[in-house]
Formats: sequence, C-alpha cells, structure tokens
Amino acid sequence: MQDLSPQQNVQTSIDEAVVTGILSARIRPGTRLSENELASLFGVSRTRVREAMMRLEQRGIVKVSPRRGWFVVEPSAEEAMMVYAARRVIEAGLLRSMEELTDDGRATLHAHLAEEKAAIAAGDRQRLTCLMGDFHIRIAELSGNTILVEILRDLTARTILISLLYQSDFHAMQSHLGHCRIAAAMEEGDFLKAAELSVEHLDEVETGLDLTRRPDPLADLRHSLSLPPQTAAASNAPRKTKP
Amino acid sequence: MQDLSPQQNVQTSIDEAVVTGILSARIRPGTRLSENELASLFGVSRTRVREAMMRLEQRGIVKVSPRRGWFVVEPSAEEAMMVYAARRVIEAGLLRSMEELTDDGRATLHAHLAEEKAAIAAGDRQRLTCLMGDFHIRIAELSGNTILVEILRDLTARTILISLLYQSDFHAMQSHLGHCRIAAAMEEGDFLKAAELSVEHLDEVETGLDLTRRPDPLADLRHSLSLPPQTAAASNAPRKTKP
DNA sequence: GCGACAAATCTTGCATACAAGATGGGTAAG
DNA sequence: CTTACCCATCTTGTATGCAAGATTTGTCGC
Repeated sequence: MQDLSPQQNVQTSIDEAVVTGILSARIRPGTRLSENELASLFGVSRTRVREAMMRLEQRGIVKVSPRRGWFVVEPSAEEAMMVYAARRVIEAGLLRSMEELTDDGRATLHAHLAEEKAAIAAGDRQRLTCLMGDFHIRIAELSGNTILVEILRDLTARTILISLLYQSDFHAMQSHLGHCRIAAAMEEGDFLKAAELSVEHLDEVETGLDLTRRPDPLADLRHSLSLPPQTAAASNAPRKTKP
Repeated sequence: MQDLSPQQNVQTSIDEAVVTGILSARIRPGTRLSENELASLFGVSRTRVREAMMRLEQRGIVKVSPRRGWFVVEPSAEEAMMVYAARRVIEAGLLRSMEELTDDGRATLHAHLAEEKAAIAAGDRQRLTCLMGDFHIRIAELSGNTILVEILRDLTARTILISLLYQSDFHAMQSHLGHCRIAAAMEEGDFLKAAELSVEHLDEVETGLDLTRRPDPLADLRHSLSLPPQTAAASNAPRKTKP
C-alpha cells in the first residue's frame, strides 16, 4: 500500500490536495469534506484526515460544524473585505520594501505573464484561476520571505473562494492587464508605483464583487441541474430555507 | 477571555496556554512539550493534545521532531530575519492604510503606554515582555482586521522566542520610547510617519540582536544550574553535541 | 577508567472503538 | 394533505491500544 517515503508524502498530500483543489477552483466554497470519504480516498484512517483538517482550519480554509462535518469556508462579506484589506496591506508593503528586481525575477514575471496570456487564449478557466492567484505569490517569492509567501498563499486561496461566491463574472483580461502594469512598474524599479498599482488592482477586483449578494446555498444543486445562475433579484427575494 | 462552551474552552485552552506562556516569556524556545504531560495536565487524552500541537505547528510556534517529541521552535537567524521583515512589511503597510484614529483608539493606546510605563517602573519583566509585543497587536486591532491581528499575534510570539535566543539584554525603555513615538505620530494623524517610525523601531530591535550567535543548546540546563550565561567566545568554540 | 553494545524505557505515529449528537425518513395523528 | 414525533443512520468527538523508532541506561569487555 505504501511505497516511497510514505509518511510525509501522504501526510502533506491531503492538505495539498484540498488547497490545490481550491486554487484551481475545482472545489467550491461550502463543499463538504467527509472524514470517512477522504480517509478511504487516501487510504488512511480518519486520524490523519482529522489532523489535516485541523491544519486547514488553522489556515482559514475549512471550518468544522460540530458533529455535522467539515466544510470549505464560505467567507462572509465582512470576511471578504478583511481578506482583501489584508492582501492590500501585505502586498503593497511587500512591494514598497523591495529594492531591485534581479534578472531571474524579471524572467519569472515574464514567464508567468506569458502563461496567463496563453491560458486566456486557450480559455482554460481552471488554469487561469490558478494563475491569477499565483501571480501575487510569485511576487512574494521574489522577496525570498517564505513566511509572507505562506501567508499570501492562504489568503489567495480564500480570495478564490470569495470570487466563487460573489463574483458575477470573471474579467480575466482586466486582471491580466493589472498584473502587466504591476510587473512593468517593477521592471522600471519603481516599486512605490508597483505598490500603488497593486492596491488599485486589488480594489478593482474587490469592486467587481457583489458583496451585497448573499451566498447562494443552492448553488451546487443549481449547477448540477444546469439551471441559470442566481440573479440579484432572486437573491434578495425571500427564501424558504433559513439563511 | 471568551465565554464559550466548556468543550471549546478546553479545546482552545491548550493552544492558548502555550501561546500565552510564550508571549509572557515563561516558555523558552526549545522547550519540550510532551504529549503525555500536557494530556495529564489538562486532564484529556493525547488525541486532543496532538490536535493542539498540529495547530500550533501550523502557526509556526512548535515543531515536531519525528518520534522524538514536540518542541517550541528555535528560529534560526535566517528565520529571525524573515520574521522581522514580515513584521515590517505588515505593520508599516497597516499603518499606511489607516486613515484616522478614533477616540477609543486613542484611549486604548494611552492605556497601553501607561501599562508599559508601570511595568517598567515595577521591573516586572514577564509582564513587560508581554506588553511590548502586545503594543503592535493593539495597533492591528485598531484596524479592525482580525485576519491581520491573528497573523501579527503569531509573528509576535515568534519575535519573543527570537529575543530569548539572540537578545543579549533587553532595552525596555528604548522600545517603550519607540512605541510612544509611533503612538504620537498616530495621534497627529500622520500615519505615514507612524509607518516609518514602525520600520525604524523594528530595525532597532532587530539590530539589537546578535544573530551571529548560535542558540545555546544547553541554555536550559545552564539556567537551572545557575551557571553564567554563554559568552560569545564559548559559543564559537567547538561543541560535543551536534548543532 | 573508558568505550561499545544491547536491552529497557519512553516518545510519537497511526488505527480502531465507542459515544454523543445531528439529520432525515417514515409513520401516525389530526 | 399536513404536521409532529420517533427511530435508524450517519457524522464527528474523544479515548485507548499497539507498533515503530529514538534515547538512555546498564552492563560487559578491555
């Protein structure tokens, strides 16, 4: 059953599987994560699944509803605003603290932007979602500060969940252009400008959300039945299910 | 602090106990945290202790050495620099993003600075350590962003561990004055200046460390036997134990 | 006295068992 | 037909048991 470096490989793989699932928008907010199912999927006992869930809960990625189950978080509008505020603070502060862009860094940014462009051309939405978040992580990686990288990775995961909940439609091109502008400022060595552009960019994304809209508890079923997405009017209408 | 149900109270109390122990410098870096001992101390089984350790590990506060035990982290010099860099980025970014100081905020800051002063006068070192870290958390709390508060709380815990490892002596008054200057700038509404002062303050603290000195693996025993603290020469001398 | 080896002991890693609680379906009463 | 209630089922919460490995101690040989 176990082949190579079994412990660590499996240990981190549950966490990673969930996180990458979220980063690529394959796992929706509110998704239920059953301990038993994950345990059999990964061929381990519930103990290790629970440990993974505990870690993910600490990272703000899943929540437990007592005796009911584990669920991927569905950030409230308030939380969503805090996540974006936190990202603005950290990303702008990070850019402002940078002093120069190495050749490697320049190459990394170029490669990433090229990937974004390719994904847009290909219309690969999952890949695009992942890349759009990754751009900001790449910048953090340039700083070499792994602590900030980890923090931003988790915030990015939450950002994607927020998008899935509140974003009416996804302006990939707009985000891509924002990234291009930030990268350009960095190449010029104008990190202050890059920081301001980053704040603008995040503002733009946040403004694109409809945070007045309540998350749709029927989204999964709606999707499964190929019904049209929830309209603003419908979301404000009284619902039978409790909020 | 929180009046939650008994279960959750016990659940979080292990985590909290460890963290507050660190924040008040009662728990030294490298302290071993035995699952069995904690389990009997808290009157629970090892399961819940393990879960707490997993959470604390995710927060960068403890580490597990496989089949050997759980230990409070002993940040390396590199990690220490990353922690300070992260704090500079976040705290400066946070202050820069602030726009006004409410009356409540002003009162909170005043009250805190008064406590610092009192602790200095009383020479209460544990309380002082806690307060010095708390100042920065108070500022984050003023922003109302609980996400950033939590991040900074954990970074502060690590900062204290770093101080215990690398700080030769503790210039409480210097830090206190730094805090006063930051608070003054905030009261003037000059958050940009406050941000710069904050960066300076953290630089000052980081400069006060001796990051070339390796952590002393015998510190605990040395302390218990009332031996004099490790000298720089001794720390560079070859040791029998592996680094 | 000193070093090497081996067993005893202590540690975590992981699985399993059982208990408590929530949910949903079925049934009976109105 | 609707509503209320109860029980079967499924979920997590927690404890416990056993195994694997690391450390330490005790012993033997030199």
